[in-house]
Amino acid sequence: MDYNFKEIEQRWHQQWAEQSVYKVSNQSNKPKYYVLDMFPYPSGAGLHVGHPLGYIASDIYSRYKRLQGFNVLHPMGFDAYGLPAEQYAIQTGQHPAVTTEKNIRRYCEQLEKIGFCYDWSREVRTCDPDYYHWTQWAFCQMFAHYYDNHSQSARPISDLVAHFAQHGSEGVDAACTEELSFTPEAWNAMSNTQQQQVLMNYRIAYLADTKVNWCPALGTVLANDEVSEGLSVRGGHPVEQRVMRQWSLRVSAYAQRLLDGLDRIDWTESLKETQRNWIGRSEGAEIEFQVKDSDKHFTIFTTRADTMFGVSFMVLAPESELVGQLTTAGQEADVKAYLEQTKRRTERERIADRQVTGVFSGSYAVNPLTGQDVPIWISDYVLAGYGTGAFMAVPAQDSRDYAFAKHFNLPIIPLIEGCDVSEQSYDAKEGIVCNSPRAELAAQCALNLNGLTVKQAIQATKDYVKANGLGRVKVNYRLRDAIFSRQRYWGEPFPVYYKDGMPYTIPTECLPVRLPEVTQFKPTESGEPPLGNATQWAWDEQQQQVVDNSLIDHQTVFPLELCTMPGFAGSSAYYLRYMDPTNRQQLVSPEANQYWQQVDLYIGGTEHATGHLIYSRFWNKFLYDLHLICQDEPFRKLINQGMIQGRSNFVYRIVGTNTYVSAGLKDQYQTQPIHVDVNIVSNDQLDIDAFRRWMPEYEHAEFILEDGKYICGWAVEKMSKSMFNVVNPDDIVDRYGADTLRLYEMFLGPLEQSKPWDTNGIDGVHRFLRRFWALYDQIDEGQPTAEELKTLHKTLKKVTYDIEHFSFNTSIPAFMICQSELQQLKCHKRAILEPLLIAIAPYAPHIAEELWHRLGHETTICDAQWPEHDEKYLTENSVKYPVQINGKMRFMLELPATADKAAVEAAVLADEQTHKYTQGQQPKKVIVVPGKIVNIVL
RNA sequence: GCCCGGAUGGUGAAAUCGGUAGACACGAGGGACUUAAAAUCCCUUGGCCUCGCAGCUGUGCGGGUUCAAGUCCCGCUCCGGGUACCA
Repeated sequence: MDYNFKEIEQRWHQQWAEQSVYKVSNQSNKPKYYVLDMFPYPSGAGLHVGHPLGYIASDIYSRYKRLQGFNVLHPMGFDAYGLPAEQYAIQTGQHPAVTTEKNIRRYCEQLEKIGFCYDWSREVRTCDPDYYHWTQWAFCQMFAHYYDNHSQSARPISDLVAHFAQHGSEGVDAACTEELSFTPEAWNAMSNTQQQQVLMNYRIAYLADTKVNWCPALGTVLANDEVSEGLSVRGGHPVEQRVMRQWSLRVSAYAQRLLDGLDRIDWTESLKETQRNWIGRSEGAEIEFQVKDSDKHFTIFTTRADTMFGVSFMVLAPESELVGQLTTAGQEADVKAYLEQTKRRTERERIADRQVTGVFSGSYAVNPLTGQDVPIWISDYVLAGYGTGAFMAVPAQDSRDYAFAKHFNLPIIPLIEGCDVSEQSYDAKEGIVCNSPRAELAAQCALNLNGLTVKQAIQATKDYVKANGLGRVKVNYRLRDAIFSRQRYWGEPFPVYYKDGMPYTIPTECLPVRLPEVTQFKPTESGEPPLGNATQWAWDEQQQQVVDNSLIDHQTVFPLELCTMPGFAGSSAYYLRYMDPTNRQQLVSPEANQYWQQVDLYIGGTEHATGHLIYSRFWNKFLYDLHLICQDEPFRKLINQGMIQGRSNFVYRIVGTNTYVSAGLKDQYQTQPIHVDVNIVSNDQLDIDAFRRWMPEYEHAEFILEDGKYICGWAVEKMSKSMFNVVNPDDIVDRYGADTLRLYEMFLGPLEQSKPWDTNGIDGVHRFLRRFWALYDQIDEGQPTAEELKTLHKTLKKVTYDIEHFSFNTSIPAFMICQSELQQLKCHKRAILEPLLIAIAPYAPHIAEELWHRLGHETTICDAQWPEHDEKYLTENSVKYPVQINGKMRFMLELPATADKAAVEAAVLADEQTHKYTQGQQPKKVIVVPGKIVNIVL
């Protein structure tokens, strides 16, 4: 019987669908398990062979868990909003919804072919109004809540309103944009609009003037994680800094909880580390500096409070409000010129050339510890957005301050015993403190740090500063609030309208606010976002519905927000929606959430480490604060699959000719490598006829062969169309079948490792499946022998271990060895082959299902029971002794575990290998460590 | 610069607790079957030396611990990823 994979796979896809084999219920007395893939953005290029890597891994795990008796939720959906569809729309006029729908259908077809066990009845799409209903709803909740630092939780903004009315700002400890101070009388005297302005300072979703990454080419703002080295991640366009009024999410309020939560989840250490760095907690002190001959003062943040005695200048960010206040008349012209100059330099230029630039403000600060004057400078190496936008510079102990001091010839005072600062600063936070204060100042300083370690000195200074009212201990985070507005069409519309210049959210019972139709997808002529082109985009407050723009009167009908939400909005809570995808009343019902709890296993790429995986955790914690969900972390365990890189092939054209020379001979000629489509190359051998047909220019190509073959060169590059190295999984499925593709992708190497796609080994995997198939040709009902049982249970043990540890790559050799051993034993026994079939089912579900039915089963193999291995077939009752002659390790000898010292010694001396090595010499001594080693001394 | 990974044959890799390194697969070479090819099956395949047996050597480099190190410790080199004027 031939292994006709095409027929088998087609038949089972159909059967599985007809019988809803993969449909999952929220009611079950089985324990639950939730396996999730990062849902894809459906791009026009379709899936390439790299996409399914993680999907196959999660599919294997899902099927395994189901066989183990779990009720497994394994859904799939689409992150359907995004830039490419919109840009395509601008170019062609094709509505992004149409393009997206088409791409999704293509993705589904491709996924279907690979045989995943997704419950498609739970599919979500972020662009579906029934889905973004809940994205908008969550936004409304964020608008209606603030973050209370004291209780470390989100609370209704109405609580804050009540507090203001009674106590003013006194006693409020809330995450905010700026610290406000007012009395209850002042609050009560404010107009509604004024009060709204105050509340905006506290809302978790808030509107504020923010310095944003503006990308002129894309016509939109981008989040920090969407920008890399001054260029947009999508498209690589330059990005500049601009101040704009934007929606933001107060992610920074959750910084500490996002950090603490990492200790309670099972993620890789490197991914947690990436998030820790991104959150960037730093403990330090805020210290007040008085401005000399003035009543002005300002605050700086430092992690090196111990270096107060080495401060030789202060630096302000050019954007700081203090610049205007502290610039003296004499320096005004210079400062103005400098500000102009820095404004012109883009972030990219600042990073690229990293020149030392700055200007003196004319003012001096007074060092609170020494009373000495310290000049105040302005420089763009200070970040306005971090700390207070001002700091004290200690050139001896900080390399950036050092470079600045050298450039402007400012004093450098070494503060660590024995450090040499003649060439460079000493940045390490270790050593014994000196010059703190210097001997000549010691009399007038109340604090003396000399002789302390850096750690002790930091603590001593903090204590002193606190006790004397000079400052406070402070923790700063690098994590910024997420900018949430995008000047795009193809995204979730905000459920927001504007009244007296202030935003109000649309009542949640009126959601979703549907994305309006527009005549064109570009920004308007006046530069408004694309939604400015919509004619039906106004809110009637009384009728509670979207109406025509012409009705806007600012009395009862108001304009709606023109921005849309960013890509991460829809992907931040999708895992919750899968639990209860058709619920129209709630994001997720408490019952469904109570049952599924959280994602048990999440598989996806590392590229989301500082984007989606931060936003999702934030979003989840917010919903948790509102008691809407029962887990405060969304993803219990996370595995990062590696990237599949392309393996490009080259032909070598002899320069100036149409002749191509095989890779082994190319050094004899002057050649030029040319990318060739990897799909016409097999095992690095070029299909010459296909090459001639590939492009007209190669029709008359000539070849210089080696051994009658044309061998191509190769290189590992990114998988992309332009390198002609994209491999489509459909082609692999057509040629070898889905089971081969699944097995081969796992066999390629460890899941978490990046590796090039290389079809060179795929035949071996396919051959294995054919031999495996042949095992089931005749079924023998006889009793298995001990040897056969050992082969089976050894394999079951290995495979179970591998799946639990996500080393799917090493399971496949285990199956291969098992198959080969059974073949040698000529074993076709049902008692062996049936459990083996269940064990391979997660990997190769089609072939397993087919053979399962041929074995006479009526129900799907998915509902079989995972065959646990039984140690009793494996127990060796023996111990392996390393045998050494004169201390040199020679061989391993297997002996009964029960053998005592004398028995071991006798057995070793009787062994023929021992004779080989001792060559008949009588041992002087035999040392036996029971259960460990044997050493024969001659 | 800082943080995190990694380095094993011609190739992808395995070695789960420190115990015969290179499982398994690809590729290569040889053979069987065949008019021939494909398919299938069998043998060889880290290096050196050797007719062979055997021996020596070998997991990026240099040291160390141990009866025993790919695995543990110290010091480097190179490669990959993340991040960066974060005070």
